Amino acid sequence: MHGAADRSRSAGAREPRPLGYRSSAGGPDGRTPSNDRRGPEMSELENQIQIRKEKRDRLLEAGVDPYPARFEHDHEPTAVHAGWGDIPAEELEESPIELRVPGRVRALRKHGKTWFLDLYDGSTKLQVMVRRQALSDAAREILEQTDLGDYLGVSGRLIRTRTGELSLLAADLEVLAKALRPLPEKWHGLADVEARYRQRYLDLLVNPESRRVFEVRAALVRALRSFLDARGFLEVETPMMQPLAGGATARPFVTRHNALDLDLYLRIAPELYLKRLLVGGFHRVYEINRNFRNEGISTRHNPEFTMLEFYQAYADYRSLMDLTEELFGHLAEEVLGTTALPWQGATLELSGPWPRYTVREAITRFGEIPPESLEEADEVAILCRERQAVLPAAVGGEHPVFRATSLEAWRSQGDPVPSGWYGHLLMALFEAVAETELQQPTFVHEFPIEVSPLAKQAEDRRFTERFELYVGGMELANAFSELNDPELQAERFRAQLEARGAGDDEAHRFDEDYVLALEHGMPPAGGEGIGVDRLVMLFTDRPSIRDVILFPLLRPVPAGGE
RNA sequence: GGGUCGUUAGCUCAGUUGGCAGAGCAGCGGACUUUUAAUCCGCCGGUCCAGGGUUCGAUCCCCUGACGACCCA
Repeated sequence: MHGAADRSRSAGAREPRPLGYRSSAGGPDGRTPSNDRRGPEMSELENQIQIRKEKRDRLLEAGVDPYPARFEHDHEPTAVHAGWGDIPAEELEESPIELRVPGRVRALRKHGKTWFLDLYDGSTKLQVMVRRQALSDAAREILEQTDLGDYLGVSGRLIRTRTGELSLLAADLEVLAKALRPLPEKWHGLADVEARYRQRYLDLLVNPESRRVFEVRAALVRALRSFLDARGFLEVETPMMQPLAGGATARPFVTRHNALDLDLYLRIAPELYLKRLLVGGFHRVYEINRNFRNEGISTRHNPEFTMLEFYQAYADYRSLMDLTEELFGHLAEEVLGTTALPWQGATLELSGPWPRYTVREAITRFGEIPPESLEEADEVAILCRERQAVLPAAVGGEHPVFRATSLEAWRSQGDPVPSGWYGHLLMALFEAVAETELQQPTFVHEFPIEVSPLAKQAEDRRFTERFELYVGGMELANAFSELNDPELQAERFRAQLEARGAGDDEAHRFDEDYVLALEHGMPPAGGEGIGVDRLVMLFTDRPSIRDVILFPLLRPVPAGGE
């Protein structure tokens, strides 16, 4: 941003730089920011930047390095409060405590000969009181050139002010970093949503709630790890660039390896690699990392997102439901200290056990559709049309069944709907009538085989031993008893290939190398994926995934902008 | 992909039935020796998102576009 081509990186803090070192007082000099539109008048922003550069130059002229490498310090503001927050004034008088404290100046109150600075370390402020007359000439010069946003190092002794606030009475000041641009106003914070995403550092600086989101995020990830580690799971890392993007229903991003002259895909899921590790004898493994899916962006979808996947040998999907209830209890306790979770004006109760409905039961219950209507593809197709379900890629939306006026009319004249559509239609109907109703934690299980090519079949062979967890109307977890019969797996892959040939470009690829691994024997196992971003949304009561991803994908600003 | 809304000073926001664009904070100058959204006095600051159209005149009305938010597909 600063484009400082002429910038020398010399100089210890002690040796004054030569005068004229990037003096900027003389008008256009090639170092002004790219949004400088030239012209004789400066914008307000340019004017403020200019003034700050002049202050920096005055520091340079006084032999002060505005960007020194080091500041020997004792504590940052948070630690100062932690250490001496309760100490009474008299004690500070009797046995003075001398400290050197660094921080960013966020407020400056000039009160005649006494100035007050608020020095921040990111979360906490330490007030600095400066009696200007008590400073050396050099320190006073630094004080004079200080702007909001600058980093300063202050040495002095702790006192309590008249109002009782623990403060550092400054004996000396050092510049640690000069800020050339003003920060957003502290009182209102940064409200512009776009600016908050594009310049997240400003959002974090001035909006404490935003900072908290990412602290909770870190705490959640930590709690996920501690839960799994305590149960003997091994954390691993598997490829994010894959020759074949498998393990999920999604379009991948393509990238290229030059030396190998090879197209690679950014992974859409780690699943098939983690299960190779089960074959390899790591019987409890997990990975927390990014997946990439080349699809639309919404309040619940970012093209790259973080997923936890874990696999446990000798477990099945039922044991994973129990484990998931335990996991959420652990998360709630570690991160929130309660299982009552505020979510968009309601309260979600995270303690289990949670209701367990089959997909068809959920449709029946929330869509008020009789169970006997969910047995055949034709009837489900008609219901999908009635309930305005979003049809997946696997289903041809042009099929005449979606123009039929009634089931009876359709049956009397129509060709049957392809039987392979049944599962896809059932899921579309589920999403239309049930998904948003599932606010309190709910397991939905028995997923159709057509949409579950990696899961073991259930007793009813049309379905699989698979569940998803819904909380707050969002799909949060997806798990199943892993299909470990290599020949059945090959069959399923072939069915996916057929679907792909029929136009479903999200269908799974045939992964021969994975089947090869299965042929060597994979233990029966349960596997589960948990969307970490959505988990964070839930735990921070944020309705948009962009609020819980530090740098969500946005269109680049057109040339010429900030 | 469609719809609705938004884009005005560094930040937060007003505003103009179409007639030279406003406030608070920030900035600059001044006063003030315990303030904390300090206060008080004065001052500077604008491509009103961009382009086109209508008009004597457009930040405002119309069209197109950019970016974003939300909803829907």
